[in-house]
Amino acid sequence: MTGENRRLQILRVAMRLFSQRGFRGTTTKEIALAAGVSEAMVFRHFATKNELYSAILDHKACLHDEMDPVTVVADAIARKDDRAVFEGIALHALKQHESDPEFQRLLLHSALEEHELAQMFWEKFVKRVYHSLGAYVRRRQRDGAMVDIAPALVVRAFIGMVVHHSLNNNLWDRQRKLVRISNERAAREFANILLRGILKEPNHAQKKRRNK
Amino acid sequence: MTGENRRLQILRVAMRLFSQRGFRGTTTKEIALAAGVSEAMVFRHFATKNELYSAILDHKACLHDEMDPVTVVADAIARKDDRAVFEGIALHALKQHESDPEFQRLLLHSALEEHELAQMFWEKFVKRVYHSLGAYVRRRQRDGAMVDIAPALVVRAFIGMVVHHSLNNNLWDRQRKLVRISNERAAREFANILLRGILKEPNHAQKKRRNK
DNA sequence: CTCGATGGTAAGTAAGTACTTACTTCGAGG
DNA sequence: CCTCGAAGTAAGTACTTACTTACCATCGAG
Repeated sequence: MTGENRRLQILRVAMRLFSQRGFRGTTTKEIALAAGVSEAMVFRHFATKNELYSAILDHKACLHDEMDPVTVVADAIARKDDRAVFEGIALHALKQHESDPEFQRLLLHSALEEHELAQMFWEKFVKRVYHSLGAYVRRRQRDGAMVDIAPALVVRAFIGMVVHHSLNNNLWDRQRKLVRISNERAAREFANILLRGILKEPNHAQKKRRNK
Repeated sequence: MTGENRRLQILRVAMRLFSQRGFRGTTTKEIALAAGVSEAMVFRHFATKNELYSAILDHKACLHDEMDPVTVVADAIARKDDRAVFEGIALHALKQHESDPEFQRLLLHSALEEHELAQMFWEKFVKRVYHSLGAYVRRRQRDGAMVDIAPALVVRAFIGMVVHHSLNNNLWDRQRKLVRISNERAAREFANILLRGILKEPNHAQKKRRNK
């Protein structure tokens, strides 16, 4: 097998193991075994275990780098279609988390270990989302379309619903015993809750935004 | 120092270290050093490192055991005071998380390591909350006071806001760079968002529930 | 046919790591 | 004053872990 391929293979194997058992909980021997090579090969491609970890994080990070989820709904933002904005962001995030649960686990591990990835992710991703989505909320508040709540809190509440749902699906309730629902419906319902609240008010124009 | 006291001291020290660095990331030597005793003393009180971990989890678990947060707002539930119910639960949880951030970290560690605590917590605590709070939502829906959304989803959305907020405060944004807000206000705003949504509707009876 | 680059390994080593053993110190009760 | 048990320790042991060294094999270019 060619060097570059072997390198990638080791990387993928290590990724899986690290996300399952954490950095400290995974030995280089296990990685080598799972990759079907000797331990020395691991160290030929990655000088230290730390470097291997960094390479993984770089690899993951660059995948998740360019995606500001807010750009995904750029047109909805331009149209000021609140429902499409929030539903779009939620669906995008839920799909992301579902297709790559390893990333969430790696992120949690690194946050708990206070590894630099956690801070990097925070700086490059979370901050950006709060900033751009918060700005949108502020704009809609100035339009008089949204009530006057600190925009960052709105973002936190919404991201909270979505991320917590994914966290439950990936970490605690993988069999979906408590909540079993498609990503599409979850995104729609979360957006519903955020945008309308759950109290049924008699004069509440329930479907107003939908026919825009 | 008496045996029982030393035992508790070692337990507390280990608790702190485990929550900071995880189970695997903490050595028995470090625990002994931090407790100011020799390693052998640790093993006199706890036969194995695993037993020490279990003892901690038991200790934590029994603290968090009796508290069904729904009982905290039992009177509000009886009065059908939705705002008091959700705000009370949120405030209770936020305070809990703030006063004992170690527990959240331990829980996350054990969830990632798929330790039994995670499942125990799930069974004894999370399930109960979903069950009793979900039942309340269902009752209010039958009263015609809440729109028809799967109650479990409502619970997940709300718990999501609260837990995610605490997770941010304890794990990612300890300096509160993104959202700096008192527990009281956070609880109120989250309850607001859940109960009313953020879209300002002209005929929306904004303060209806408050003057009950 | 050779030779060096490339992909690979077996067998280390030094520093941990959980856990043990054999010993000391000390204060209360007979 | 002596004894005995509980609190405490220094110095291990057996094993694991990250990382190294010295070596093998194959294959395509000259």
